[in-house]
Amino acid sequence: MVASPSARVAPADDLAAELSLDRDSPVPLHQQVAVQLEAMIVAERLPPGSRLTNEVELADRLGISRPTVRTAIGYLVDRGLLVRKRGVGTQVVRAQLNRSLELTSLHDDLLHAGRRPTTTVLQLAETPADAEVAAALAVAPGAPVTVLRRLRSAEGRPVALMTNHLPVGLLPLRAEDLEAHGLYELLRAAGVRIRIADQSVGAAAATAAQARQLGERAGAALLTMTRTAYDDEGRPVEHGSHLYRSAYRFSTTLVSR
Amino acid sequence: MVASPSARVAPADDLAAELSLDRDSPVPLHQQVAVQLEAMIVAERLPPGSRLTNEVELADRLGISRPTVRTAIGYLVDRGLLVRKRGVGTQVVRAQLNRSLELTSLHDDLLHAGRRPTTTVLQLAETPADAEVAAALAVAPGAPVTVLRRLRSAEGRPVALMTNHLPVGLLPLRAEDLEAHGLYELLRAAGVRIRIADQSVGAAAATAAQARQLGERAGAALLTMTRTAYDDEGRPVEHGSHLYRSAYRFSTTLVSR
DNA sequence: GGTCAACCTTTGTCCTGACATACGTCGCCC
DNA sequence: GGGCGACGTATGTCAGGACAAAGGTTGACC
Repeated sequence: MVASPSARVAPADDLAAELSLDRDSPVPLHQQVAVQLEAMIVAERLPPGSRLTNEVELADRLGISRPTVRTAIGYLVDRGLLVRKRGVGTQVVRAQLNRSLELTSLHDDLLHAGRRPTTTVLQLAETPADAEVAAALAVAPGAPVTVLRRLRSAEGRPVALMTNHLPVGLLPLRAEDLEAHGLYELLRAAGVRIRIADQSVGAAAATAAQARQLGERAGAALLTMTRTAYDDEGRPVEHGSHLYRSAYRFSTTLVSR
Repeated sequence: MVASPSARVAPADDLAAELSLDRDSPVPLHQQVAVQLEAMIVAERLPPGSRLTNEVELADRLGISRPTVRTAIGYLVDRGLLVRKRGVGTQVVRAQLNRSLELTSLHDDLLHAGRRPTTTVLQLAETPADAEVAAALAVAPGAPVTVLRRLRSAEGRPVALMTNHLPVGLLPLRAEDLEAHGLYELLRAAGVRIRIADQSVGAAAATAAQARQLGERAGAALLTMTRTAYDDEGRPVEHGSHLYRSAYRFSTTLVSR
């Protein structure tokens, strides 16, 4: 292969030519444009600071209407990848950011980071809901809920101690599935679409029991996270209370509107 | 079979009648609709689970076009307040969530919670940037940056120890302003529009010095947060490294798409 | 009496077209 | 030579219409 001399700018002389659309696809045109643009941005095919072809011409060249182009671009603007300026144009944001997911799962995070997560199921049972769980899952106090306690490790070292509560009967949970897959993965596979989550992060000192399970010393600083996740319609799906060793950090990219 | 839990709540008899629009206002029509709908939702004038008037009729009754109604509703759907279902309608999400801001400032958080934040400026100077700060602010290592260290308290009790680095000359900072206002507030007032931030949260044990300033014991669990904020165009504006006492928690509402 | 197809409702997608408004630049005028 | 207004450019807002697809309901048929 020839060394890449053309790699430097002259970015997208012809942006439209690099986008391909399939009108017969079930995926909407604006989404096709958005995902391709996003790919070009993360690959720096569209480098930070570069300007996109203007909306009118882009629409023209792609054979689609301006509103369609606008919704595609608007989606990326909302996610902080692009900036629009009236009278100027649309540019790729300068910073290279985390681009971390809005709603993350520890299992996926570890996988994505190239580490190999393993899970030990410590408990999988039904118990009466205490006040906190009952409030979170919108059931009566004392009503039965599924409780799940897991120890998550990576490369054989403990990372997190996770306690989750779920409505009974939401999905059949088996320990063997939980040891091979993340909870959110199983939920998705069962057709549960998680859409919103309330999350709270804090710090706490490890109790003796917690320290033993996580391989820390009693009193060590731990990261605590509680999360209640809701589906499409706002029904509570899962309430979790997790403890992470302090080596682990939560990273997110926030966008304000 | 007994009535399902999805019992219909009586919807606003006439949603359109409760919305008022001002065509002469500089604020866009879709935004006028969105903020009024949002207000009705948080006030439970539109209770969780209730259905909105369908888009076509709503547009008709308001004397605006359907796309305008759709962008207003779409905004609220993106924020997790509403759910759309084809063939069914648009409903208010069932859960009452935190609705916390995407990008929060500790000062504003405390104010909003009805507490009275006070700030002591410990340091305000220029220093050469170390490697971490230089990378975050996109300046050369050793280049001068503004460094700012503050102790934030509420009701006289220390809450956080905050170290921030900013590009020199971004805005004139005076200790007296910093003791009366939050940093983000001052940035906004200086015309800096913060739009994106990369944030990472973890836990750590307090050093002796940190413990002394925060009124904790050495080794106490602290919440650590580092954040780099960017403006409109992705230029780094601020890099902060904060320590919070474990009584403080970060709460957010996450929405996935 | 139960099943399933037809139909209605409502959102999803996309189009064309128009005017408003902010930003940058260029050239005129002082 | 410098300030400033006119103009071009690109996004922002909005209208109105058309058809597609999905969910729910209803009614016919077996």
